[in-house]
Amino acid sequence: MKIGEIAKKSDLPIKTVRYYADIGLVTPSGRSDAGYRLYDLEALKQLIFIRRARSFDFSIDQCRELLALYTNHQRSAADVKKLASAHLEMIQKKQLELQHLHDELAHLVNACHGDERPNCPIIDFLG
Amino acid sequence: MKIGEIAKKSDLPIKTVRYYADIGLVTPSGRSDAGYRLYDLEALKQLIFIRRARSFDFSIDQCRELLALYTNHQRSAADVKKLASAHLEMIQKKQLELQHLHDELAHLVNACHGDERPNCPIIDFLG
DNA sequence: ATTTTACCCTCCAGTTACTGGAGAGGTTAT
DNA sequence: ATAACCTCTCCAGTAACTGGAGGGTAAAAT
Repeated sequence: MKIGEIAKKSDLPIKTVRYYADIGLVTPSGRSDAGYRLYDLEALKQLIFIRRARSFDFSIDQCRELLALYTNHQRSAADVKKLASAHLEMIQKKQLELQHLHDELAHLVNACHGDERPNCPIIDFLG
Repeated sequence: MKIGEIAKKSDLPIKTVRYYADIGLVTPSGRSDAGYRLYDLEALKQLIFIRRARSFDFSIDQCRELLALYTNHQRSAADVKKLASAHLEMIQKKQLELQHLHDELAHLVNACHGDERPNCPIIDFLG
């Protein structure tokens, strides 16, 4: 499989697949005579795995760890759960921050009359 | 005021103040004989304003706009409210995405027994 | 007066995870 | 043969800083 085909099948941009090869995340199994990257089905599985993990906001480094657990059949569910739980905590923390931010800003926006007068509680609060 | 003093007073790292000067966000009023950046009280107000706006997740470009509205006494509350509302919408959108992410991941983490067996629903789902 | 300490400068590189483009070469179809 | 399409490498840019090297300046302590 050349890069265009695996990109389509994994639903990732070609540039991204090339990038993953560059950083050693998913390495092509070889090169053609012309120097084209060649991929096998294992690589395809890994790329799809990574796309899914990324869609869960796992960082590339976390994906690397997850991928190692994914391909290592000796890994225990505990290892995976630990990684995912830590990630979940980070997401929850972000959620709280965002909630706080939202409430404060919503309060200010509500307080602003929003007409042509220059007087504005949002600016007043920030300044 | 030299950069160290205004950094302390605005509660921003020196590096950041220098960076804001570089990108023309808050320019020093002048330079000393030795080439030190010199700031006045107006700059201090602006830096504090920006720090607060940044803490609300406004981007640097949005800060630039807000700052223009802040220093322009002709601006109307409508202009400010418009900017803040758009930002609020983005925050809400992010919140929804994060909520979705959280729910899915939490579901997976709950489903994972997390013991020494290699069988793991998280990996199963991703792979 | 000198030394130490603290401060300031510029420039370069790195962070995250790609993305866009230039310029060149390979492959396929008509 | 030529056009259309694919692939390659390398460079630069994104956002908003942060860290460090190497070197000059100012203020305080001795």
